[in-house]
Amino acid sequence: MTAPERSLRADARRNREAVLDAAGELFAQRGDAVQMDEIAERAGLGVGTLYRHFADKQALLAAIIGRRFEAMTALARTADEAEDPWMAFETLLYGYLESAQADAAFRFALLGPEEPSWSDIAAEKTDFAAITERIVRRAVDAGRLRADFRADDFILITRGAMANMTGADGWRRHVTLVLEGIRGPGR
Amino acid sequence: MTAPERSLRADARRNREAVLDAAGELFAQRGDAVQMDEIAERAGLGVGTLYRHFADKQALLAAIIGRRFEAMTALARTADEAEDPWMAFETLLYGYLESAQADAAFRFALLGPEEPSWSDIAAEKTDFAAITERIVRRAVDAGRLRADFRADDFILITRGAMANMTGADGWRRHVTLVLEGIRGPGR
DNA sequence: CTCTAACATGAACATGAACTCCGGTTCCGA
DNA sequence: TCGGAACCGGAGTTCATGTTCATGTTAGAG
Repeated sequence: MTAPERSLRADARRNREAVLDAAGELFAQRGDAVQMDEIAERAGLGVGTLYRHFADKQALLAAIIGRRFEAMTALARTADEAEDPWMAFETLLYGYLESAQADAAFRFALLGPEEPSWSDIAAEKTDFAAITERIVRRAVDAGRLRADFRADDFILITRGAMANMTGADGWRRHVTLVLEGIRGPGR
Repeated sequence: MTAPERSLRADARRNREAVLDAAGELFAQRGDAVQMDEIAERAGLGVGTLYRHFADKQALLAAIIGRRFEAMTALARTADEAEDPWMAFETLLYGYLESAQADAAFRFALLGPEEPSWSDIAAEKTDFAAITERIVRRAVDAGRLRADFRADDFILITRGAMANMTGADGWRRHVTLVLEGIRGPGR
């Protein structure tokens, strides 16, 4: 996220917003496969203007992803307000995954092997990791999650579900299997 | 896989093999991020030679992936020979995933949203899908897998595990969670 | 209203990677 | 041994996409 310096000229601020909106929609649809020219056109601006506001494509992407992480933090906070620990966990899990489904850029950011990983950055700039940890702990303490379940496992199952987000909603089935386990009653 | 026409000149056959070996190793390490020039150098050949044997990068990749799918089919066949249905299932599952771990190109091919998907192609050209289906059915019939478990679910959990193959072996933990379920004993 | 610093524009440029092309080389049947 | 068809090499072409910059435009303070 590039610094939101104070006192931007009115038209500049308006354009910055337009870039963010256009990039947000396009990145959400097609991940970072979108081209800068496309974003500029969608925003009704020239490419040069994108570069006035963001150093490069990566910086623009970072701004978008950062936004999503803030929304995720808000979601986690809301989920944590539920009295029932399991309800809190489920709200977080499905809310997180539905956001990922709606935003390809967010999904790729989380699935990719970048270094350092986006989730690390998120941990530093937001409270997402901390809140998730609390929600997990609550569910474990209530006996609703296996005793050795950790916040890292949340990342694991979450990545697993996101990997099944091509077409349809196979990811819901995946989550079901993970929640209930795939074993049968056999001896 | 480009046709393995009969009676290739001796040097041509040798070079074709060298290309396949070099590409196999490099693709396995870094997925399709490797460049044609790199493969050529590793094989000790000029790029032109790669293009004599394979129409384009995609075709070369396809040849490599095809090889892996044949190996997977052999693995499935072996697994299916186990008398114990659960043993057969586990052998297939872990064998498949360990191969995926060792080969980035294979992994990306399976995780990517290509159209048609590689698994569809595999189903047409090999017996992998059919054998997997039989193994799954055996485990279900024996009550070792939940009654509604389908071959599609194998793909699901398999993709989920592969998404956790960046660094370390988080994927093993993921598989453990899926096999055992993440729920606790709480009411 | 005026003036200028801030801003916008988009054609031109830089980069990188897939792929082509043809002069030179090698295999192999006769 | 020899002819020529098959094959090889790798510099150069092409194409796609991110990024720059010289020129023109405007907001907004004075």
